[in-house]
Amino acid sequence: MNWDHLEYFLAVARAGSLSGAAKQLNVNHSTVARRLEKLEQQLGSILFHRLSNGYQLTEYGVKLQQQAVAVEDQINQIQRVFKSHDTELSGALCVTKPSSGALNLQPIFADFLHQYPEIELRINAVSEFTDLSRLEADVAIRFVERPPEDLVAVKLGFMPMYIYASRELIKQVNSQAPEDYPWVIQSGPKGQMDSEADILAIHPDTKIIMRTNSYNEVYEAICSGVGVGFLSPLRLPLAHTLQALSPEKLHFGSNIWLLTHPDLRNNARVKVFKEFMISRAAKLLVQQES
Amino acid sequence: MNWDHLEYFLAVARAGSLSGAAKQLNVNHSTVARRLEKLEQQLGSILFHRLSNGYQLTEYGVKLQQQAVAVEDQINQIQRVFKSHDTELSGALCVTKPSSGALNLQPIFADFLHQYPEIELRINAVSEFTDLSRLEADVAIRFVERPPEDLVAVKLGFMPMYIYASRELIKQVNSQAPEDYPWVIQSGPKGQMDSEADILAIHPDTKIIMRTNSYNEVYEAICSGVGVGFLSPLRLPLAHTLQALSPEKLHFGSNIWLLTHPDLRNNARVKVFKEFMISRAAKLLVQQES
DNA sequence: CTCAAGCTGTGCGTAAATGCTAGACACTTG
DNA sequence: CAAGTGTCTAGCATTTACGCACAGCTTGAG
Repeated sequence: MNWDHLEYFLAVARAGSLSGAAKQLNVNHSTVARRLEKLEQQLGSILFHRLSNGYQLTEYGVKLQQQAVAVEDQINQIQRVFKSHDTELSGALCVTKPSSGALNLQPIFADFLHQYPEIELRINAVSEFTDLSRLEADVAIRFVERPPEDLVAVKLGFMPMYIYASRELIKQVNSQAPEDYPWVIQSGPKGQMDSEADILAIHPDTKIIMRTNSYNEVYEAICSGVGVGFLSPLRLPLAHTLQALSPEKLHFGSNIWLLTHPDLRNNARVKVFKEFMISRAAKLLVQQES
Repeated sequence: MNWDHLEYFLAVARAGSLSGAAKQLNVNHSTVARRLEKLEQQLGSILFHRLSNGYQLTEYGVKLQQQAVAVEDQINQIQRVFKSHDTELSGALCVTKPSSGALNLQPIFADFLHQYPEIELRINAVSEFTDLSRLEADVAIRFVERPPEDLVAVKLGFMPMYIYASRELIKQVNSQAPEDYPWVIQSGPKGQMDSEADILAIHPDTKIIMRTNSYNEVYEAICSGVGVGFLSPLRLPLAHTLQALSPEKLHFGSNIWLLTHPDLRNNARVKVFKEFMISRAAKLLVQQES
């Protein structure tokens, strides 16, 4: 039995299709099909129903998935353990951060790269939370209230979100009360950065006229006078045509956490990156309890 | 990271050499060397010291072995689980039994094959205990006092061992007392079937003039008048030139156990083989408490 | 209904992994 | 000291697996 086949099986089980799995594995879909065929032959069981809308796990497939996940966990652990022994201050360092443009960390990254010229940063800006235990990233920067307990967490700071509107819109509406304006909201897939609930809790009859997954869209919409919405002054510079409403209301915003997997604590690149971020975050970010 | 590489790594760690591992894996030793190289490269650590007398685990190698064994256990479990779903009464069934020829099961095997003509028996007669959890065999028949607790055990019977000598030798020595004779002993590698301690406990000054790993050698030595030794009447027929001494002393001998892994309990071939062996053992073997 | 997009299955040329053989080296044995 | 055994390394032939391109099929939008 080929141990690799389990990895391919898991990818198909998760993706629900051959081509989806192939994309994840960076191979051709025909390779996935061939390996899956062999695995079924070796185990003597059909693992997937070949439906018109994709591959669906059979009864046996579900059983195998449970066990294959256990194997995968073990292998991920192996990789983490060996990665933690890595003392090289050169090579790749994978960082994941929210795709929301509310926080601009590039100035810090630039200085970091200057100080460690042999390290190659790979910034993965995604809206989903990447799985650190699966080594999808070495370091994660996330906007959450409380960090998950199984990860090593350092609070970099607090990202305040102010309510902005264009000066032109303010003149037009002639009010400083946010509830008098139409809203532009960034709503993430997992409720991440989802300020909608917060807003409605305070002003139940707030009129939300636009939802988007992109911070940039929010920014541009507000600049264009579509409505009001949350923007972060940490993403400099904000256009001068914008003006903040009720800037004293700082209970909107997120803690900024830097997360690493415990097993990677001793990895040299992770270590220096973490220390660098902490030292620089103190200067750049507003330190404030949420 | 290639999951297969772990299997190769484990084989080298266990065998202590490339060629030994290659033999276990049924591949060329150069393949093992190449895959090991890649694994070390991927993990960024040297896993073995290349010594003149073979491959020895480094500090990192030891760590990896512990984790790789966990992976292997998981994969073995997967294979067992799927094998247990096998309802086919055709194909291979691997049975391991002691290489000692003291117990002749071929008559039972012959009838079994006659009743299930589609099943192909693979009899592995070895002196070592094969590992059922690693699927080295589906069924094991062993001579032990008590079966291991993690396996499903059925006692097939008791194999009595009598002390025999050639009639010629008895005439020559002119005694019915075994301690008056030189002894021929079968001594296994793990103390298995090792009657030496038993004999010396009763007659400390017993003169052992020959040790051999093979029951056949014992048999032939006794036939040739070399000395006395234990023979089993279950291995028919014994030559007429032999005669038993003190046949009443039945405290020598072993229980005969049929062992299967719990996960394979539902495998159809294992099931019918087990039932067949139980029914036939009752007729063939002497049922007696040890 | 038509068309486009996406997914799966298949055949073929290429690339990678494997097996084989020979040679170098260390250690054991006579 | 020489012969013998077992081991690893290197180069080459072969087999195997892979990626690619195309065709058939389904789904969903216009």
